[in-house]
Amino acid sequence: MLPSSTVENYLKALYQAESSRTGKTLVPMGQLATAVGVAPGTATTMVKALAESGLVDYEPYVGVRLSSAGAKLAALVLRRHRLVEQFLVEVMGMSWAEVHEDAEQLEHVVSDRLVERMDAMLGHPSVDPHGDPIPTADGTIVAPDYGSLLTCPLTVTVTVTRVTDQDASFLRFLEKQDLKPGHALEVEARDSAADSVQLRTASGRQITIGTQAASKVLVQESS
Amino acid sequence: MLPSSTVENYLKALYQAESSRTGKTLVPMGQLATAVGVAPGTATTMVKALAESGLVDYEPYVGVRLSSAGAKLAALVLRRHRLVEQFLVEVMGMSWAEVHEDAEQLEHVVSDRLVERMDAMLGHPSVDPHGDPIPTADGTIVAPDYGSLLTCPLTVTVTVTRVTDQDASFLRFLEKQDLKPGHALEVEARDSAADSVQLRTASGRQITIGTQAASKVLVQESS
DNA sequence: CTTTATATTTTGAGTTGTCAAAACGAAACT
DNA sequence: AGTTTCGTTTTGACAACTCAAAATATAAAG
Ligand SMILES: [Mn+2]
Ligand SMILES: [Mn+2]
Ligand SMILES: [Mn+2]
Ligand SMILES: [Mn+2]
Repeated sequence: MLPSSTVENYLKALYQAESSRTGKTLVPMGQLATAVGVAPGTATTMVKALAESGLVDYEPYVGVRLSSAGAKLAALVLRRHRLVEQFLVEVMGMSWAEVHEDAEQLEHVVSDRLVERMDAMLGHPSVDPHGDPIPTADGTIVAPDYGSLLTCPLTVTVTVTRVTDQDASFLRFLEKQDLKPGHALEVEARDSAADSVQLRTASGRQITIGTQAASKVLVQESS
Repeated sequence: MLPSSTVENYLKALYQAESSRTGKTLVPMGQLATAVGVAPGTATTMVKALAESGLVDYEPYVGVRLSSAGAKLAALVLRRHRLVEQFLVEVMGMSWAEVHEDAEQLEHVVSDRLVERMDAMLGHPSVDPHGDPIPTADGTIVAPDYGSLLTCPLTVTVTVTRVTDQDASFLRFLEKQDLKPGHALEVEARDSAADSVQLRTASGRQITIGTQAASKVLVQESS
């Protein structure tokens, strides 16, 4: 039985929750419920069904984790989502700020045929417009472990590699400030009292953003 | 409330059932149920709900017909379906024989934004790869009323304009025989005893097909 | 005008996914 | 330990969609 859109959404949310988590701790129910956008009790019910199908491991009152079968399925959903986003930007000329919602629906219906065609047309990209890594067709994912504007070294040129937030207005803001993946900049200073980070772009412009925002912009030291 | 995929499928099936029907007779339940692929009782239940929502007019034991609101919605589903098919063929390079299944899913999730972008990218096509007319964004549809290989004049050059069957193997057959929309040919003879129609393509090749098949190939006299 | 055949509707039940609110377990405070 | 707090699970209910099979209406045939 092929997974429903609902099941795919739970697995994908779980995959992403596990990724943004230190160690191999289980994901607590509440977090999963929030991520999926559902009441806590609903998540419990669903997770029990997923455990029954062997897609997750579930420990009552502790949390839940993807099984290897579940992880593979989740990676394939993520592959579809990200290839669709890359396609919508590169081929359809849509903005990186507005493709997420479309991909959120399309990820459940694009056929393997269509996905592989998009992949080929795009030249087998390794990342999507937000820098998120695109899993391969067999469910393998290579996710370099970048630092953020909060953790990278100061006064050193870095390149934006990934943005871990899909909020359209945030993405539009980054675009306007030349902070899309690929752009170079350096972190001039951090002020924990002011809760801010001061940046200077390649063009010399200076920008100050909050630490919450800074933590969502991942970078790599320019080589 | 936006219509579910299920509702969209019922409306679309009804629209198509009405089109292939002489006069403004109501569509009988059984036919709708078959078209949607559901048990008769299921169709009855659904149609009552649709009537409640004002999308159809329902006369028990007689049949059902789209209201103007229902017809408009159906036309928009058809627009999405057909634009997607055209897109998959023209942009993605897929075969006209295999796009229907993909479109059947995509028609329910492509956003207005995406649809209009595809439409623009395709140069606002008036028909899809099968010659089916593409409704405009306001739900208007212009469907010229073509004859078929069964009804067109004999020994006169005609051009294929439309194929009213989505079966992949039938479409592959037509393609191999140069009977895709746009190709010219003439009907040499019809043999009602043999239940067959004899054609000659522009390249001079002679083909004999059954009347069932012939009725599904619509043509226009070449001007 | 009856009887029979056919199409349609009703009924009863099941599946999937959801919520609100009550019950409960584990952990944190006093 | 006793108690409050917080997250989690259970319970009861509901919405959307579906089927099989019984009941019924309509149409056709005798
Ligand atoms: Mn996304
Ligand atoms: Mn992305
Ligand atoms: Mn089609
Ligand atoms: Mn078509």
